[in-house]
Amino acid sequence: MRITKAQAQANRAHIVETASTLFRARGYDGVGVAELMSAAGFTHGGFYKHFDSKAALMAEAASCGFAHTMASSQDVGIKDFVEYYVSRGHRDALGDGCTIAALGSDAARQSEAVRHTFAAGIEDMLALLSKEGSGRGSSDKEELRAKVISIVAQAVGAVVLSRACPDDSPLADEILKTCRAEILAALAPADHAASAQ
Amino acid sequence: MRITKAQAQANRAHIVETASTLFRARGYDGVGVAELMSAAGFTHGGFYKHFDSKAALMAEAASCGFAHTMASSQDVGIKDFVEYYVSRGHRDALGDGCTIAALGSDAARQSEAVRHTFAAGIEDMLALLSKEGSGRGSSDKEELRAKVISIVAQAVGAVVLSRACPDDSPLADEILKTCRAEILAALAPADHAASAQ
DNA sequence: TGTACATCAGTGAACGCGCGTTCACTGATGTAC
DNA sequence: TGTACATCAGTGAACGCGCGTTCACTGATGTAC
Repeated sequence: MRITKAQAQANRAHIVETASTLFRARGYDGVGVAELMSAAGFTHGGFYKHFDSKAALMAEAASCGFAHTMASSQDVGIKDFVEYYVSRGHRDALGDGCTIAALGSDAARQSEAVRHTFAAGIEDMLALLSKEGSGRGSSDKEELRAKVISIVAQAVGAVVLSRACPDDSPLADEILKTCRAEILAALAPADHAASAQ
Repeated sequence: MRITKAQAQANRAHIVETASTLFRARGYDGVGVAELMSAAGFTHGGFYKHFDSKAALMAEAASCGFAHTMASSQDVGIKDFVEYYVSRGHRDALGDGCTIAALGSDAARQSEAVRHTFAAGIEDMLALLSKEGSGRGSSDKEELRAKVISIVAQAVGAVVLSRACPDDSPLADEILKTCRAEILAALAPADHAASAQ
């Protein structure tokens, strides 16, 4: 039954990706090792040939989730990012959406290893969204970072709040619509300031 | 073994309160019925004399959690609320803190009943924080509601993000400090406008 | 290049354990007379 | 007010089940000669 080294590595990556999606959709406790391996196309026994424990996979899956978000947002401006992030489409795409919004409150109860991965993912996200404002003075950079942190917090909060409401609740849509508008409005003058300098 | 009707009712309420705290601290899947009843001072067998299922208790516990937050914030201004909510103290007090911040992403995977309770809790929170701006015109009221939604989203997002980081991570504190300052700064002009009219 | 053997990714049965839930039982409370 | 009985909150053993993890086994790959 032994397969190529390269195949084994690919299989491992596939398991991590499957886990990343399933964890986001159903939570860390909502997906068992057996179901997860089955979804990836394997039997559960081989799991421990790749990972020390389910907890170890959690950290890797989070890392994978962040990498995906980063990769697909690489050449997207902060305005486009907000318009996608704070939208009904993202709200409804639990398994394919942002890891922080999907597993944020769960992460708070996980090991330091998992939370370290989350902190790194948040930092990456802040760096990505700060790219547009690069080449400023040092005090401007502080201001920019503060603005970006504030925007990310509101965006994450909006999606978490909206998802906590029933799917057909008017409040679910109102929260998204309102926060999207508020963030974009706060962004507009910053844009002008950036292009004016 | 039968006890007074009043005692039974008090016991039931005590179970719900215990559940509310434990669920916030460790998540819905992180607390079993047996452990929960034991923490409340009973054996697990009696659970189903009070509740149809664990899922039914989740909704009641959420409702209880929101009621607590409402009660303790009844006569607090929005500024004081933000200063408490977006603070290290609240971040570290998982079991005693806000239900939305502690169980927001979990709620997204729960039944419509639980999410309905969350939506009602969010509406109550918005109403409470809008009290200061009452007695305005209808267009002002819409603006106020938008502002309050935006603030709540950012406050919830800040606590969720901060808790997802390791306890000793600098980012955990930076997020709280930055968002608290941003919200309070955005609040200041609104206060002036309110007192000017 | 060909042969012999060690490696190890993947299989599937089995482990102990805790889960949510059910049930026969207890005995003080609540009720009917 | 006193007696007889029904009620039912709480007990603790038991249920089937799925969990995370372990293990002996398979057989193609990787390696040494």
